Amino acid sequence: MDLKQLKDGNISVIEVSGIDYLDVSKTFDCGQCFRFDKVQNSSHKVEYAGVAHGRYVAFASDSDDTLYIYNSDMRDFEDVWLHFLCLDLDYGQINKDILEHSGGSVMEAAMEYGRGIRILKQDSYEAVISFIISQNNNIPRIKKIIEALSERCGEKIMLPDGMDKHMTSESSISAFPTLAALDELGEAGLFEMKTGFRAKYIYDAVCKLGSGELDLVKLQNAPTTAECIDMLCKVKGIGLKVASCAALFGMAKYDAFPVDVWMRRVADKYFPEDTDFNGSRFGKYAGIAQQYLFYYERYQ
DNA sequence: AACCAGGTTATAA
DNA sequence: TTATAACCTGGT
Repeated sequence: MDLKQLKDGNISVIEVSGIDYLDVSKTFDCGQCFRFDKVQNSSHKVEYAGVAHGRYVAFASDSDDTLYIYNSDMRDFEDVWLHFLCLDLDYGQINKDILEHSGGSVMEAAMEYGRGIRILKQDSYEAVISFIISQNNNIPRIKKIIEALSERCGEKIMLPDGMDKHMTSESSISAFPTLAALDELGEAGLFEMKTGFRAKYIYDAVCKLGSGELDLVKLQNAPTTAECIDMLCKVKGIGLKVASCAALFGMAKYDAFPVDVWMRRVADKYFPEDTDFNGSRFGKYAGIAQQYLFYYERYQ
């Protein structure tokens, strides 16, 4: 991995070369995150822009193994984006491990099709709230709700001059609301934001996080993913699927194995004999395996 | 006009 | 213990 700091007009850009297994389009379009949109860039690069960890950022990749991070300096890269994209993870090794557990199955084709997908490490708190919102809902509406919530009570993010060309249609950019902000908004306020029957679920999560009954540090440090998921399921409105998503996408629990309607179809189609289908057959990176299968079934 | 969307809960058998 | 309806909302 080789780093360079560049300038694009007034915008600071980090160029990362020598990364294997990173496809920005697949990574940001595979449904794991809700605050990034495809942006029309003046150059030929495909670019995804959005907010994560309180920062507005845009990612682009060439057809080769080079990644561009707009509105980032070296320090931001080391502190945030390196970990967000999990660039310190060896996906070659991970893929090998997955194949060893599932060679000869549909996994081989799914891995080839989804090559370059990376599981992001999103903010754990944001992931908990976001995946509660995701239940029995579709992606455009999930994004809309989270966007509206952020507009309503998230902290405004200042953009450097010239960053507007990396923006989507939104006129202003806000961070995901803090726990205090959602607490203040309350269940009624959450309902006003079109969260529907999920309002009371979100508010229960907010209360339990505020009281310490649900503890993000404990979740992150749980000895096993099963224990992490059990703790998450104490919240009303968090079941196995939502808990697994929060664990996988927000806490780097790579053996968490969310089974939604699409994965249910994968199970019925390719693994009908596996009545549990809890991911154990795919090894310690079952969550990443899940994302390959999901992407293969959903977006092929 | 029903039905569905990256589920979960409450209620009933 | 396992099955089925109801749930907010917005789009087809």
